[in-house]
Amino acid sequence: MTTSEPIRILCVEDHRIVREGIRLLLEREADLAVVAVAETGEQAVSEHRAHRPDVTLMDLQLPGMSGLEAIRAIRKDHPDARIVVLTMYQGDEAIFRALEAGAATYLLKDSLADELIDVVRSVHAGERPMLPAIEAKLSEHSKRPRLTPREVEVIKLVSEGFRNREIAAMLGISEETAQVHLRNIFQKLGTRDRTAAVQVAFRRGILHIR
Amino acid sequence: MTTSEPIRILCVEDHRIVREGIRLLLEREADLAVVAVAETGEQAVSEHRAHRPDVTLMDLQLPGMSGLEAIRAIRKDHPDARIVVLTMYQGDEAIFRALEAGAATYLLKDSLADELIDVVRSVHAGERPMLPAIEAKLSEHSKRPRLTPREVEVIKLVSEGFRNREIAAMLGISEETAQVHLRNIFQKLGTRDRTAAVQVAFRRGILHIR
DNA sequence: TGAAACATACCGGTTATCAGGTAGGTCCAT
DNA sequence: ATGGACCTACCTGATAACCGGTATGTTTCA
Repeated sequence: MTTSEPIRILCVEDHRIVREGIRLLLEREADLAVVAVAETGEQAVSEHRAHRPDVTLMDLQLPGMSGLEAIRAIRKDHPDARIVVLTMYQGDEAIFRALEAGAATYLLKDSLADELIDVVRSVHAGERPMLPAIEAKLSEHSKRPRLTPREVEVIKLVSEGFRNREIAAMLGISEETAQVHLRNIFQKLGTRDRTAAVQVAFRRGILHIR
Repeated sequence: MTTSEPIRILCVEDHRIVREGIRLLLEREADLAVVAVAETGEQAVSEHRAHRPDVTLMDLQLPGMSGLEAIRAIRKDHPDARIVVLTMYQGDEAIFRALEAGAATYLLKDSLADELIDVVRSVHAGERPMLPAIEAKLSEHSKRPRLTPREVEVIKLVSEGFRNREIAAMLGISEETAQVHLRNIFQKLGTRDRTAAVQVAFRRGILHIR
């Protein structure tokens, strides 16, 4: 490794201890430099604009604007932005959506530090390296029926404890239509009732905590 | 700080990147040394037995045996073990249970690195430092009605999508009794139905993900 | 331009859930 | 030993949820 310019990294992560730790991990490497950090989606977008990092490390679970939305916003500004998702979420839908939004690859926080470092370098080099575990979840995902946008809205409201009648009113549709959506959701998620459906939706990354 | 023996730390955290980062954070301090790590509750107990660390940093969300159970097991072996919980969970019930189980204090992962370091030092010195945010959640907790052990069992099964009849069969009680428990749960959690109750239970740390 | 996916709506029938009440037994601690 | 908590059980009635089916309009895309 010659002493050319280091890879400039933006680290987006809301938990300060974790963020500081990741920064230390990366900066042990001579060719990596964390040039900016952000702890919300909004900050991520503005820091990206301000610093134009070579690689962005992005957590998905952020207060306010989510990591997913931040990815979309950044890629809209800079379609060639190289973003690595680094998160705990292992749901197949979360992975799919992140990649669909333009992330170069997806890493779980229980990866090895060396895997993270390798991935940052190869994403910087223009590759889209995919760990086998993630690849497996993606192929799982492609075999499953996806919820439609409307169905996602419905299951979200269900997860907040609203009744069918209330959901219908909020979406401006009839109660029976809300029921139809819910029935289709059950069928797709393989559950018999709303409570189980909500749990599956969280596990698969269709819904997100908080 | 004289160059006496450093504070010996056991770091329990299942996400390897986070664990490695925390280790680097701590080891920047001359008086702190991570002498062992663990990524499951079982490992935590055996590493604690093997190394007898001065301070244990414990995540709550672990595969297999939970951090909470690990705290209990460790404190049973070594009633004077000094354990600092370091987690994302901010639910009042999670905090209460951890302290009840014998944790010296409770830290969120979005604390400052310096806060973590200070806390480790003062816990090692025998103190039980409590951050204001945690204190506040605890006083909130004391004002709320707690679920009984049986009610926790019931809401757990509800969260897994079981019907009242199934829950009753699993617990060896009548369906009507299961309904009574559920009614009391609704009342205590301030909800009208099971789906909302499950969400509140997760948010408050009465139930845990997965 | 025709199929497919999506969102909408209604119906009839069954089952589950929720609400309110009463009450007996155990165990623990004041 | 008496009150309190907890767990248990049953009853009635009202409401919400679930199941299966049919059907229409729109959009999208091959």
